[in-house]
Amino acid sequence: MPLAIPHPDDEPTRHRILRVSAGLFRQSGYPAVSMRRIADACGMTAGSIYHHFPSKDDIVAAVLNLGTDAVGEAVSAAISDTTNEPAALRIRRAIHAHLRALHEHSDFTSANVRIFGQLPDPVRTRNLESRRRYEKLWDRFLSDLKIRGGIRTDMPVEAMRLLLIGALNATLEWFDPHKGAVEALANRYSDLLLNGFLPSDRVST
Amino acid sequence: MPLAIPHPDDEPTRHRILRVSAGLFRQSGYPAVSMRRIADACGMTAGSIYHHFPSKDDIVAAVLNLGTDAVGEAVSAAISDTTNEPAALRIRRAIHAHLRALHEHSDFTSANVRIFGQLPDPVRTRNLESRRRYEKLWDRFLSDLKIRGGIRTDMPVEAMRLLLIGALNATLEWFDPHKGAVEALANRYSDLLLNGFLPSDRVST
Amino acid sequence: MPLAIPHPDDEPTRHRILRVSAGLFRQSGYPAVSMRRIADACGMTAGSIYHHFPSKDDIVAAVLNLGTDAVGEAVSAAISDTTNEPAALRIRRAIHAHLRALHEHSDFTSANVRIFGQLPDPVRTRNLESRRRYEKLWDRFLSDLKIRGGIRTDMPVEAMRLLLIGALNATLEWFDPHKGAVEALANRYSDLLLNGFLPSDRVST
Amino acid sequence: MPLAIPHPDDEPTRHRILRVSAGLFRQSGYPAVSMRRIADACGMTAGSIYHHFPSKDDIVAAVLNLGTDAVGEAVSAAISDTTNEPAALRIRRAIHAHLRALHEHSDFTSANVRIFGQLPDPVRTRNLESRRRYEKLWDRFLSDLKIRGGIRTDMPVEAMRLLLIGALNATLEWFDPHKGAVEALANRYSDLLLNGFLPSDRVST
DNA sequence: AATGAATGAGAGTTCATTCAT
DNA sequence: GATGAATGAACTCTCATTCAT
Repeated sequence: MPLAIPHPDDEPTRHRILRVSAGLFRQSGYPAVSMRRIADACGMTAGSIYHHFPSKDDIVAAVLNLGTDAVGEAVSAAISDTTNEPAALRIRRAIHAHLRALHEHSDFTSANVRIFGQLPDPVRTRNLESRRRYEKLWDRFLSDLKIRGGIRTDMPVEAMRLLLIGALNATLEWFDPHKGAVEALANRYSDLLLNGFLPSDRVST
Repeated sequence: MPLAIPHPDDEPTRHRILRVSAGLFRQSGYPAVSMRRIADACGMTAGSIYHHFPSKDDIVAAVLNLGTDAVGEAVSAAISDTTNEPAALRIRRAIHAHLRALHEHSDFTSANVRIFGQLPDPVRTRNLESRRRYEKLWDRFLSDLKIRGGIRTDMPVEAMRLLLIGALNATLEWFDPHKGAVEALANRYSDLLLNGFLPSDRVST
Repeated sequence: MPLAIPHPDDEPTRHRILRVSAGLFRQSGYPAVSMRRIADACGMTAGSIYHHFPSKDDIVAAVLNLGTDAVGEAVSAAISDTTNEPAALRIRRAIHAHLRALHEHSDFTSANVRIFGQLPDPVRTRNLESRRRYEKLWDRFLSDLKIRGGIRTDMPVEAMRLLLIGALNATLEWFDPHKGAVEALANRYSDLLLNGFLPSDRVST
Repeated sequence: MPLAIPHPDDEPTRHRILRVSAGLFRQSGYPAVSMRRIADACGMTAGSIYHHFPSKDDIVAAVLNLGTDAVGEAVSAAISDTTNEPAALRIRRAIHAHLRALHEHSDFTSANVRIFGQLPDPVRTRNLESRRRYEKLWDRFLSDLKIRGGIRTDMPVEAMRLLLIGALNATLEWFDPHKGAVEALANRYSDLLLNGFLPSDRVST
């Protein structure tokens, strides 16, 4: 179940601030987005925002957590009740879900990836728990596939997870969902990550 | 041949500023590094820097380009005169070179990856040419391998390059060269990228 | 008879605001106490206070006047019906009453002394009448003692009053009623003010 | 020797900022004086001040310490080399020095007394050492007089010092050196403090 | 009576940049 | 080449106050 972001009509101010902030953060990065810019984009004044959030960092923290949780829920939903499917298909489902959440779902997920590296430590810390939760989701998933013989067993799941998520998130820097289709992207990435760069009849030593 | 960074003794001020800036950018990100911080770290005053660079953006641009060029030269050197080696080995060489440049070689490379997403558009633009050059290096390399049958032919080289560089650069967010060895990291990533996540006796449909 | 501050149970909101404000003013000073802090301490919102007072300055003015009047009434009560007592004893009574009002009686008195110097002129002005009244109380008292020969006649009562009240009020900056007894303080100060610093057998020229 | 405050002509900016700030603090109190107000009064912009002082609190702290030290030095100079004089005369000298420093010498001393009660704790703390030094100056002075039999022995010196300094400082709230003469004020206060309020032929019990 | 959202001014502070010396 | 003083705009955040509900 995706995050319940209300309709703009009767959307509470608090949610509007978060939604608008996420968009701005995604577009311009954390330090380039001032409280005034957020306020302007919300149709209010900078001071008014402080009736809804005690500080800019609290806005950022909320955006981050909503983003991480959204991806986590998307991927979790995509692979639940699929235990009988082949490993390759299940991984494809997870990759598709992650990329969809990143590029289609909302600004929250993409803002998360974009600005995390720009944040001061205290704000980062507030997102770590949610991040760890998502990492564990993948680690458990990959471990399960390993046990069933669905993926290679000579590689720690952490390494696979780090490469995979790193590669997927990096698409944010160039992929434009308006021009290309997320599905096509996800198919290609799945294929490359599952089967590797080498031709199918060879195995590298 | 790596970039010729002079020894600190007779190093021209201009180079010192760039070297110090790269280190700071890598560590703290673009907006957190003020001209005064750079000046302090260089043992001079903020005003003096303007005798060497017309603006902060010019420093950033120079750092970016030096970084991109450094990786380019490292990878280029690693795969030149290897045309007779097997494809897998050549890709391994390229991946190792890229990761070494990122984690060991100099602050320029890593600063580049770290801060690129935080920059205002005009500065980004000034690094695009250099980036394109590096991308073309990979695309030519991969195309060559493709023609020789060294890598799969059912995938555009751009997709492979984007996934590969994206995955490699993402290691900057977690990999600590003090604790682990870059070589081990490069070996694992090479193996995973070349052969994929699936067991070696299967091929995903 | 002290000011009739009602019991918290059926205390009108107006009085609660004043009482709470006085406590905060005493503790933190005038500018450090915001309307929101007052409101929080009263269990209401900042906006609600404006149903009882038109502005922050009106609250301050009310607190000031209640404070000045409280000391005035305390001292007045202490010296009424004592016309037959010795001058020294009567002054002691007045000093005791003033110090008690300052340190024990209520926050109004001490808040008054504490914040008066921090206030913008218009607010100060609104307390002047009440201050003048208290000054006249002392001046009449001292004049009366003078006529009766109870205190020295070579000194204007204004000078004596200014020194005395100044010295007493200054105790607010260091005296802690929890650690010492107000009575002991009052005794010492009375003794010093009445007899001076010189040994009792000498008179300074 | 009084504090060396340079002439306005070639006065260093740092000193000008302190002098101007002291005047404003004295007049309006600590919170009512903003950095912009100081800057305006100095003929510069708010940002420029930060080239001379790292924060507003540092300005305040400097003003406070200059003020306390100025009084201390004035009093210290007034009573040095007077050990052979009568106690009453020596106390008169000290009182005169204190009041002169307060009302004539400079804005620093008066600002000190005026704003100390309005300051946040950290700033207060930075002035405590200097204050303690001044208190000890008086305590040693009074103790010495006590030993020589110059002042009464039935009262702790701390009590006498607190009453005395409190009374003297309180004159800042009403005394206007333009209209009255500091000397006359000092004479009256000395007389009252030395001999007390009671007629010279009586001693209160 | 009371609330909660909103405002606009202003707080202290930082920053890239300029320029006379 | 280098400095130190200065600038002006922007930053996050606080505050007294207003007002529809």
